[in-house]
Amino acid sequence: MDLFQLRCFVAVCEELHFGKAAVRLHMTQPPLSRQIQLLEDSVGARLLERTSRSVALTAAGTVLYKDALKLLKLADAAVANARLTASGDSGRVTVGYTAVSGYVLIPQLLLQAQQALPGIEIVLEEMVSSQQLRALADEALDLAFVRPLASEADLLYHRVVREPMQLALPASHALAGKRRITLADLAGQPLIMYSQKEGQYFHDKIKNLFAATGVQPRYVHHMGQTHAIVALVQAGIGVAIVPASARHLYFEQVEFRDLWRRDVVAEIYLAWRRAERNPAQRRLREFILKTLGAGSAPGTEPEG
Amino acid sequence: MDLFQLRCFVAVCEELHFGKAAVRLHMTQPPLSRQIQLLEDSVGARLLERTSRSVALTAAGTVLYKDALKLLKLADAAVANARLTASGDSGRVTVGYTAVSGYVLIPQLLLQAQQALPGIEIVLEEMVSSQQLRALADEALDLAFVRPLASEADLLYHRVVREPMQLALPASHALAGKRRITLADLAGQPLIMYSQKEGQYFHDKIKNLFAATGVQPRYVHHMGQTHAIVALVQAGIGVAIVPASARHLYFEQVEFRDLWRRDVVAEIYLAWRRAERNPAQRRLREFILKTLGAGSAPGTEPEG
DNA sequence: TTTCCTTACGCCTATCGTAAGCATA
DNA sequence: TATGCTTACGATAGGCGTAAGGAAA
Repeated sequence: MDLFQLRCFVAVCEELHFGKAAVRLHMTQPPLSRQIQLLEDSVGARLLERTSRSVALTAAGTVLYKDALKLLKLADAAVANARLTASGDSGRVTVGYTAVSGYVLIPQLLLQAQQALPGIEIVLEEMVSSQQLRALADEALDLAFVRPLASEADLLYHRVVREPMQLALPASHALAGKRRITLADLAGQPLIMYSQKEGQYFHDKIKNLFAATGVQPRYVHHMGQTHAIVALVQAGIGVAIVPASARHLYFEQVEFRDLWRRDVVAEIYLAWRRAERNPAQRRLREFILKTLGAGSAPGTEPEG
Repeated sequence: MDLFQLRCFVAVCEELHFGKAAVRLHMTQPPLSRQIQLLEDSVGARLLERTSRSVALTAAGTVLYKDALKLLKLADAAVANARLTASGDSGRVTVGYTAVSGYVLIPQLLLQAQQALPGIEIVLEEMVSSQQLRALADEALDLAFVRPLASEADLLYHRVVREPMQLALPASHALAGKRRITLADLAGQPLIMYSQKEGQYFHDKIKNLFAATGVQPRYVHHMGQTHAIVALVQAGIGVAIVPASARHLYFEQVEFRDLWRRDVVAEIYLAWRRAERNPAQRRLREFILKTLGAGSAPGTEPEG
């Protein structure tokens, strides 16, 4: 059995006339008759009862006609689906993001993406940067919004966010009344710190910052994620240095203050495998980079 | 696109090796490669990413593979369905029956048929014989259990039931105490009669019976169906002559008595179109005739 | 050097179209 | 006699298999 034979059969079923069906199929009657005979042979049953004056469906023909319609429809849909997938107009992309980028960046961006690329299903997975990079390598993620960290895998990066880091302190804190706060003011202060493992990027950044300036705060906790740290700040446990977007957490009893240092910035990179095969990923990535503007040049390694 | 190309594609998808897939398809690698290329051309997208060391599905290929599986499965099912239908092992048969044959004959028979021919869906339609014959001609019925009546359509018949007709009389009736009742006893008695139109067969039979014997009962009602007539008998309105199977109606206040005449019989015939095209109808008909035994020889016209 | 997918090429099969056959209204 | 499905037949195109090519490990 053959899709062409089914197309022939459907045409004859609908015309109930070999001549007209042949015209519709852009062929002559004799080969059409032959195709029907071949189909009947392969099915092993007569499908059309024909006299020289009339063509009628047998019971088997009626049953096969219904199935043939489904089959041809499915065949067309299969080709269309494959084409859409190849063009990137359809498909699924799994996107990783860190909790803090989920406050503002991800929701706005992906809302726009869903509208612009309606055929693409975007699956979100929240995890810290190091997990994301591993997941990218394992193909568990197709795109990742990560802090710049070294990775074993062969990845490409593009910076999409660059924001200052700010001091988060309890509204009741002594420094809260001070007009301008500098790093030196933090000497001896209880500072809630990112953990080495889960919050590696911020941990290293803050540690280096204090090492460079010689100021020594008092590290009182080590947490992986920004929202947990700001929650401790609100509880009055200490101050913290966090990316400015942490303001979007809306902790009422927390004040955010500038550090007046242009080099203390937090960055988010979009990362993906160099050997990417999913056209939908390319489409979504191109959309994201276009939407976020030419924030910086692409590179194989983050500046980190 | 072609089912053969899809079969080739599925084989390669599952083996991820052109050589092994070719073996599975009983062909050599080069034409298999060519089939895949043809499929890719007709889809307009690369489906398999191949190097000389590995074969991998692209995103479009993954999507098409799933659809191809469905398609091939549906294609096989379509052929199987058509074959089952052609053989009569599958299909739908619409069967007409008269109310009175529904008391005993139809339930037993069709229960057995359902078990013996599980693939055949039997749709029952209750109507009087004349309606059934018209419905047969219009192809609204495939089989009919009818009283023998002339019909315009080109039908075949086979007698399946031959039962005596009996006198139904109220238990309180004067004749109920009589040991042996003859037709002569019915002279002047109120007799509930079948109507000319709906109960034509019994109407004519009973009318002819009294005309031949010269006995003249008093016709007090004309009803189409046996159960309505026996209900009037139970109410004491009169007596009636009905087929013996009317006993199965279980009216408590009605007695059934033999007429002692072997020529007063009611017959039911199985009827079907001579030019029948539905193999399931043939299967069911053959089962019915076999099950009911060689009750009588088949004929084109009822003995009437 | 081996593996294995692709390209090249000749043979053969299969399908098309034209033409003739044949049954029915 | 006309309509319309089927059979017959020759030309052609497409697909198979064999053999050679080429890229990667």
